[in-house]
Amino acid sequence: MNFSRIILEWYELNKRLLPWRNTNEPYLIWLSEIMLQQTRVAQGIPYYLKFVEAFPEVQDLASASEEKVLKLWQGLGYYSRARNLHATAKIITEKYNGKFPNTYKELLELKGIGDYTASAIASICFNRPEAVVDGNVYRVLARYYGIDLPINSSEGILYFKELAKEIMDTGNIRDYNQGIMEFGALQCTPKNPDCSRCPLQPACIAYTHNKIDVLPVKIKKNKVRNRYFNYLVLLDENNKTLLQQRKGNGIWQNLYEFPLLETEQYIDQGEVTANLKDLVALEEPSEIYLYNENKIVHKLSHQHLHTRFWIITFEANLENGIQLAELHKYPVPVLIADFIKTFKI
DNA sequence: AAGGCGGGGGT
DNA sequence: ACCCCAGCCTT
Repeated sequence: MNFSRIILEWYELNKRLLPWRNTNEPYLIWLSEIMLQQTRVAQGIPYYLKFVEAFPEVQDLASASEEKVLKLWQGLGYYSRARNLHATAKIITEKYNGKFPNTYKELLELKGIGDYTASAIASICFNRPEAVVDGNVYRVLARYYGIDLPINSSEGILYFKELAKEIMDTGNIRDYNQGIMEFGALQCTPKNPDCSRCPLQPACIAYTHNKIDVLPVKIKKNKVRNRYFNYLVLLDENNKTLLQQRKGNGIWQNLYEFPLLETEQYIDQGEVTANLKDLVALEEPSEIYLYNENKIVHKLSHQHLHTRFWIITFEANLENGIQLAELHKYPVPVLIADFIKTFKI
């Protein structure tokens, strides 16, 4: 039996029932695909359900505020996905009359849709013969065919895409594409795959050559940057505080946070006080203290954020201040959300 | 071609 | 700690 036939049979027996598995509607498939980029299915599901409820159709998403979209996305990470999602919803609504284009090429033009997502939507929704190559597919193909070309090199990306095209089953592209990904997620797992009960085992090069644990090959370049964040949690006489929206490049674009003093190392209370005037145009707090006695190190893929929250009270009234009870309405990074959850005056 | 971009879960 | 996750965009 050939590769694609085995995948299809395995998929029929082992596929999970997922919220987007009972539809081919482009809006719903698109939404799920964007959410699942670099994200585990289990993490994405609750977000998918929230979005479908809040925005049943693409027009609902298009007419929402970016702030509302980001708020619903809060905690899922890679927030450019949410911003691009919103922008593309507007394009679909206004330029495409609410209907997604049905070719790989046109889909690829949309913001946040790259090679993988364009192929996924074109095949799943429109039965187009396009090959999907995600992290699962790289792993399955690298092992089954014994390919040690780095999956994240330019050469590797082209090679695996071509290979995927050659072996795909165009007769049932919908199930085949979802099947090979599901196979990678559940059977051909990154660590400790159970090869003893794998239907591809007899012809798997990695298995027969004992190279399961070295394939796929990936060039790694994980350098962690240490940053030191001092968040100024201002409190005025009416228990109002200040939030700012992050702008420009970098992490958490368009999300909110407390006024931030970033430094090269940990700093003490005196240094925080000295910077108050420049940062928030305020001086002489009536009280200032470090909120978190224990170290907070918020870890992103490439950054460790050594964070201190300073509580700073004033006998004054903050213009543009926000009541503490209103903080939960703003889209914030998990680091800030965790603080708000535990913060008691 | 390389780097940046989150957060969570598994080992 | 390190790796990976239904990747994409910018430089």
